[in-house]
Amino acid sequence: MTNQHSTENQSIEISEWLNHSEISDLGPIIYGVQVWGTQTNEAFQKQLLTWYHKEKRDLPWRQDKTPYHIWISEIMLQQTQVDTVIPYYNRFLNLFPTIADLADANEGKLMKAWEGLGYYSRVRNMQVAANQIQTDFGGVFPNTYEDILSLKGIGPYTAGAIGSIAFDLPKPAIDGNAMRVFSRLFGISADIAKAKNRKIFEKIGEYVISKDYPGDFNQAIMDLGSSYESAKRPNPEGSPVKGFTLATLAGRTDEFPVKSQKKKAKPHYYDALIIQNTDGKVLIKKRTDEKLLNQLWTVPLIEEPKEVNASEAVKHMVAETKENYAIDPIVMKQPIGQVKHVFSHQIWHINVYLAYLKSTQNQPEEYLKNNNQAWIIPNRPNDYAYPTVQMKIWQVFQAYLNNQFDKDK
DNA sequence: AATCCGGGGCC
DNA sequence: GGCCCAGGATT
Repeated sequence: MTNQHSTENQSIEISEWLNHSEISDLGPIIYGVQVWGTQTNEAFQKQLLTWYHKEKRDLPWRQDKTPYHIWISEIMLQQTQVDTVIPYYNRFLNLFPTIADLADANEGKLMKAWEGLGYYSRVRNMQVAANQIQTDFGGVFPNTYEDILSLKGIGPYTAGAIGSIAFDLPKPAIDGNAMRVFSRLFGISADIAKAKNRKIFEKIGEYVISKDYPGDFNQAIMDLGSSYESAKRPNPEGSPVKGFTLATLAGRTDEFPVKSQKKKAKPHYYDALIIQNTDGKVLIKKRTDEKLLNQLWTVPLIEEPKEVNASEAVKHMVAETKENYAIDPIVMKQPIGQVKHVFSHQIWHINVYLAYLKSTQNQPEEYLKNNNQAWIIPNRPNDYAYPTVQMKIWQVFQAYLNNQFDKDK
């Protein structure tokens, strides 16, 4: 097989190769290395980088190569789309301009900066890592792959991304994007949902990456994966490296990558209780020692083992508020609305109830502080970080208030 | 090796 | 309703 792939003859040969391709654990990486020999490899890099330098996306974290900036962007971009990240990235950098600022940041302020972005352990791990940098690396972001990998919250993908972009280390950055692209480039049929198969793509990445411009190479793969080689609507025929994309040359783009499906989310049932005191303030509580939405604030949420009727729910909520909130509210007999919230592994079905205190029952300041509780003025911005599911509960409450107002007119 | 951890966009 | 997204930590 030659280095050229653009004729129809070759497509047949490539198709044949796809059926017999195998991956070696230790390299030289790909069985069909004669297809992607050194010569072809350099031609591929040149074609990819030329396209990237002409067409690359203009993104805030591409304005400079400050390791701290690259780091923030890479953590935010984990499982999160570019358009979602951009406003968070700019705000975060203004709030915490340096690694030292992040290390010393107040935790509540940190969570507020991440509010709504999801996977909240990311930002807590970043603060741990910021302190690692202060104590273990003299306040300077480490510049070797192993040291970068040693930081909390940084795995093989992120270490490769930061190392290549900020320090020109020739390490691949293998995420779902890169696996899809490499799968199509080489016709790799290994299931990209299986953890063990990631190392196959790391080997390929180490082999094909430009040693002169590793950061640009990795980012070019990312841009390619978000455009011509996207998961949803790829346009492989227009790809700047179509001539190197074996799956496409064989007319089999849609067979790659292979990805097994994940199991579906389980339903959970909750009562949400909006309790107003005589000042019109509402009780919220910080989730502590929780795995899900830890350190975030919500109104009292009471989980039911299964779907229950309103009278059972009210009974349960009254017992709960006595036990864990030291108050005795009057709960309305019917919910004012419903919220459905989907996580990757759980689906929450929530009935939202309203309640009032008979008289001033506000707990002492000392009690509120010790139990991570607070009374807030509803629908007014504050410093408490809410998860999105709480924002949905606030919306139900606001809709109820608007409805009442209309009735009174 | 599988499961847990968020949220939004798209079909 | 399911899939996808610049994944890592935990078990």
